[in-house]
Amino acid sequence: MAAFHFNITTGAGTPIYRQIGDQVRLGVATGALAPGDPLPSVRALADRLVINANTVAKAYAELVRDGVVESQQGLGFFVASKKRQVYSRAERLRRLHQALEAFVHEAVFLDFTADEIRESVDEKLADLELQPKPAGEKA
Amino acid sequence: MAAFHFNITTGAGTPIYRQIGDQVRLGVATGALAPGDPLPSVRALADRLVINANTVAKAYAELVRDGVVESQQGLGFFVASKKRQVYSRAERLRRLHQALEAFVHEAVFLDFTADEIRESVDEKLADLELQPKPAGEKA
Amino acid sequence: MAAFHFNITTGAGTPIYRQIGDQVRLGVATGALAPGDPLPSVRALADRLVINANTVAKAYAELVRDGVVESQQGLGFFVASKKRQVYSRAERLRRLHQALEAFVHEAVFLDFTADEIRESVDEKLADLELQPKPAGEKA
Amino acid sequence: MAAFHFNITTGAGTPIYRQIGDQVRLGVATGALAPGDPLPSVRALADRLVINANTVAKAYAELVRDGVVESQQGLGFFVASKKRQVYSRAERLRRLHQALEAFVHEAVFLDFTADEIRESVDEKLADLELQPKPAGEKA
DNA sequence: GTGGTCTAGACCACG
DNA sequence: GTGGTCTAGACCACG
Repeated sequence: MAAFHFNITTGAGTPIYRQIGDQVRLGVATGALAPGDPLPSVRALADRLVINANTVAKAYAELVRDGVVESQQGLGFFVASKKRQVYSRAERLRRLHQALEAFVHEAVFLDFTADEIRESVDEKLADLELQPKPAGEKA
Repeated sequence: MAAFHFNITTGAGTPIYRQIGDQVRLGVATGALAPGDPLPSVRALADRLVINANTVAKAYAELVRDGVVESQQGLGFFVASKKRQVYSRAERLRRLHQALEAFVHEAVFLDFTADEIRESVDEKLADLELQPKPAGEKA
Repeated sequence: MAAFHFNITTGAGTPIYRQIGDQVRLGVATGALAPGDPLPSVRALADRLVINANTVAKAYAELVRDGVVESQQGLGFFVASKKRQVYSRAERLRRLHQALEAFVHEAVFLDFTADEIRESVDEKLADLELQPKPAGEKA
Repeated sequence: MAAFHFNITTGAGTPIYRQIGDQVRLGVATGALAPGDPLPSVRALADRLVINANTVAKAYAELVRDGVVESQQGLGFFVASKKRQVYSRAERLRRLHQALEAFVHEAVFLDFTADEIRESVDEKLADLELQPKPAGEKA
C-alpha cells in the first residue's frame, strides 16, 4: 500500500479516534488496505494529522481489539490477514437500527422528505466510495 | 391525549435529557401529543422517572428553543399549537449532514455495505410512511 | 486578541450565563474577539469570575447553538470562523419582536414618550455606527 | 371611562402583572384613563383575563406603590389624581438605556440593519398609540 | 403550585 | 488537560 490518506474533521460530532478507525476499516473493506499492509506509526500519524498521539493509539487499540489490525511488537501495526467477526449479526443489526433510528428522527424533525433523506444518504455513500464487497467476505 | 408514557434507559449512550426530548418530538410527530396538550410538570416527571429535575428542565428548555413546546408562565409546558420553522435551510442541512455522518460512521464501523445501508434506510422510511409534504405542511 | 475581559454583576436582573454570552457576542461584533480566538476554558473562567463551572458551560453551550463559537473536542471553545445564519427569517423576526416588546414595556413603565423612545433608539444606533449591510455580510 | 380594554399575551417574555400595569400606565398617559376613573376589581379582571387573582393584585399593588392608582378601602382602585414621580430622571434614564442596550444588542446579533430596527420600533409605538403628552405633564 | 438560575461536586469521554 | 452529564439542593420570580 502506497498512498493511504487519512483526513479528519475536528469539531464534528464524531470523535477523532473513531474517524481514524473508520477510515482504516473502510480501507480494508474497499481493498485500499490489503492484509499485511503497515499502518503509519502512532507518532507519525499524530504528527501528520496534528492531533494527540493518545488519540491515534486509542484508535489503533480499538482496531486490534476488533481484529482489523494486528500489532507486531517493535515493528508497528499491520492490517490483519483474516478479520475476526466481533459482533454477532443480531448485535450488529441492533446497533445499526439504533443509529438509523436516531438519524431518521433527526431528519424528520428537520422537516426533510423521504426523498431528500434518501438522496443525502446516497450522496454520502458515494463520497465514501463505499463499494459492494467483492465476494464471500465478512458482513 | 390520555396516557403518554416516558421511559428512559440510564447507562445507555444517549443522555437522559435527549431521550426525553426525543420522546416528546416523536409523540408530537405521531400525534400521540396534540397541540395544547400539557407536558408533565418538571418536578412530576423528574419524580416519576426518578431523575433530577434539572435534567427534565434541560430537556424541556431545548424543546422550547426548537419550537416544539411552549412555556406558560406559572402553568407549565404545553405542546406548541403550530410548529414554527426555527432554523434556516442552511442550518437544517448542516444538522442533517451531521446526523448522517454519525449514522454512516456507525454503519461503516459495523461493517455494513453501502447496499445494506441504503436498504435499511429505505425500510425505515417505508415504516414511517413518510410521505412527500402535501402543501406547506411538515411531513 | 490579547486581553479580553469579562465582568459580571451578580444580583442584577440579568442571569450570569447571559451576561457572559452577551459579552462574547459583543466582543465578536466589535472585533475584540477575532475568528479562531480561544475563549477561556470553562473552568478557568469560572475560577476567574468566582462562579460555578456549570454557569459558564451553559453560556458557552448557547453560543455554540447560535453559531457564535465552536467547540473543539478536548481543546476548548473558539470564536467561529464565519458566523452561520442559524435561524430562519421568521424566527429572527419573532425574536426581534420579543426583544422589542420587552424594551418598549420597560420604556412605557418608565413613563417615556414615544418621541423620547424613538430618539434614544436613534442615538444608540448612531453610537454603534451600525451601517446598512455592505453585501452578504452581517452589519 | 367606559370601555377600557386589557389584553395580555401569555407565553411572551413579559410577565402578566407587568403587562397589566403597563396598560394602566399607558391608559393614563394617553388620557384613556382619567384621574378618579375606577379600575376593574381584582376578581373581575382576573376572571375576564382568565388569570390568577394574585397576578392582578400584584399589578395593582405596584401601581399603588408608584402612585399611578389609589386604593379606596372597600371601594376598589382608582386612577390617582396627580401622579407622584417615583424614580429620579437620572434613574429613569439609566434604566431606559439598560433596556435599550439589551434590545439593540439582540437586534444586531440577529443581523437586522439600523433601518429595520428603527422601523420595527416605529411600528410598535404606533401599535400602542403612544401619543406625545398633552402639555406640561410628567416625564 | 409552576419554572429559572445557580452552586458544589461527582463521574465520564475525548485528547 | 478539555468539555458534557447528572445529582441534590437552595433560592427566586411568577401565578
